Amino acid sequence: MESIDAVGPAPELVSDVFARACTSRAAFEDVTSRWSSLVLLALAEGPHRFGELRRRVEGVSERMLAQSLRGLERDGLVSRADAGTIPPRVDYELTGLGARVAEGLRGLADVLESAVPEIDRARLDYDAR
Amino acid sequence: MESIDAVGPAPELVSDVFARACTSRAAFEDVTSRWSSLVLLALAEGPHRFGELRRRVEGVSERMLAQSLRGLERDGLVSRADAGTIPPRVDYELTGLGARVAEGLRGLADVLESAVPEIDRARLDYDAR
DNA sequence: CGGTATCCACCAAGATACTG
DNA sequence: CAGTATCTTGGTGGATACCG
Repeated sequence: MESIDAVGPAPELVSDVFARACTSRAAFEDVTSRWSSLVLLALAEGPHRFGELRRRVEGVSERMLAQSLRGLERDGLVSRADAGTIPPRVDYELTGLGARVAEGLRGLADVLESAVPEIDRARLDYDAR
Repeated sequence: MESIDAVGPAPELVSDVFARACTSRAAFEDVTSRWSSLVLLALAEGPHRFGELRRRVEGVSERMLAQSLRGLERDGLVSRADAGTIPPRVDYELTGLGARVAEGLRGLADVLESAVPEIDRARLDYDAR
């Protein structure tokens, strides 16, 4: 008889963003959460210090930035380097995984940025109904 | 003298997701909002009826699904086709722009789904500190 | 079936103040 | 500079009930 689930490389199909209990769903929600996505986008341009990120991501509060950074660090997307000096200096940068995620986010942002006129028109049409 | 801003295609650089007031930032937040992203992902697999979407996107309530669909329709990412029959039948599908956005989202989901072991390990490490 | 209306709980998130 | 602590509030979103 033929062997069932015999050889072949790793399944890969065990993860599913649609599944509530899957880690990928949680990570997906982290990554797409309001401030984390913009933080990843900012870090895609290179390492940033806390204050630099705060200025780059318009509108984020210190609290939310710190919280977002903790979450991204926990998921292994961002690494934190504390110089241990006074005054303090902490640099944040993307990990390899973080860079791959940020790349996807960048693609998304590019599509949206170039579609602004189209979106504005669609909204006008919709709101006029 | 050389002409400044003479020829070349459209600037394209006027839009910026980092800018609070930019349409692209708003659209980016819509697209990455909790349920809308999963709805787009589901619709990337083909047109769905309301109930099908509700089952496909685990955990979404009727209220949130309806609300997400309105938002996506308003941004011109999803089109709604009401058959006008009784019992009602309404089909949702991606527009051209919606398809491009969903493609980006799919890439993101793929990265995350394949990185589940890596993320799980990172979380374990982080929580153990 | 495909929604809308209403009520309510929680927490995301802003403001402010303070510290190593 | 890089955060944490505390307080407060508005909005997100769940549950339920109802309608065409």
